[in-house]
Amino acid sequence: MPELPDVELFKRVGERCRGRTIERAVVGDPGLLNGIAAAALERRLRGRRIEGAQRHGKHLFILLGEAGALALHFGTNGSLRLVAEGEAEPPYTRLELRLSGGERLAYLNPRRIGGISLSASRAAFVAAAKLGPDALDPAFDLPAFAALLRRSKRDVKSVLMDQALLAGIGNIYSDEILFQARIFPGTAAKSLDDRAASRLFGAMRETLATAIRCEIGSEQFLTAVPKDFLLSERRQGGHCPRCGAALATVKHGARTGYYCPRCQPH
DNA sequence: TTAAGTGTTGCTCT
DNA sequence: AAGAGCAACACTTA
Repeated sequence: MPELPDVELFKRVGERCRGRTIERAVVGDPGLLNGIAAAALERRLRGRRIEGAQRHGKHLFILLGEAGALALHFGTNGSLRLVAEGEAEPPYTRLELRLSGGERLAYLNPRRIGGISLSASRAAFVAAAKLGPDALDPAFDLPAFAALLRRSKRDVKSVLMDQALLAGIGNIYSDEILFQARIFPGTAAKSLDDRAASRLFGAMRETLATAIRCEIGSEQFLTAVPKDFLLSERRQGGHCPRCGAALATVKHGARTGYYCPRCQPH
């Protein structure tokens, strides 16, 4: 579930910690650490001042000055929470940063898919992980997007979800973007003409920005989902919010994509 | 009660 | 080499 808009909200949580010092770091699950041992990470984090937060695709970076950047990935259902002094530790806390002032920054990850690492910088991490440009990067423009589509032999949904081509979009938002652009998910990417590519690019930008603006990111706030979004109907038995037709599904390996067979024809 | 579904990355297989 | 498919995980729903 944490795709670009969700991680953008986690970034704001991280930003609220700007200026705070990590008095102590506690690794709750060493199995989520990549390339560093628990004791070493705790030692490297301790005493550091949080200087801000950055995002690239689905990855979040907590900036720690000379210590580099703490890189967090949320897998399928991870999250980041600021926990008040005296409040109980949330379930599934896998890393906890105890901050000056008494609050704690808690990285939660029930399913333990995702990871924690320490990198020199966001740029260094992005290069090492071979991530494509962030889907909302202003420098990633329509010509660059259209070139990706033309180059690919795959279907358009796979292209949208490929983090090496563009970073930030997963199963849920690829469905949403294709629905908004009225494009069938199984369409060959290279078969989209300039008009369709432009429509898709606009829908991508618009959908992600709207999701961030509405603070979609938790089921608790589903009321905030715009009425024309596929999201709240995105389930077995769901109906198109635009025309009322029964939604259809398309299998992508083990994952299910939803689309409206009437609004998104082959 | 058991089995399938959920979503992401990284691995294997072709 | 590019692309497809599955394992890993914990929990919910059929």
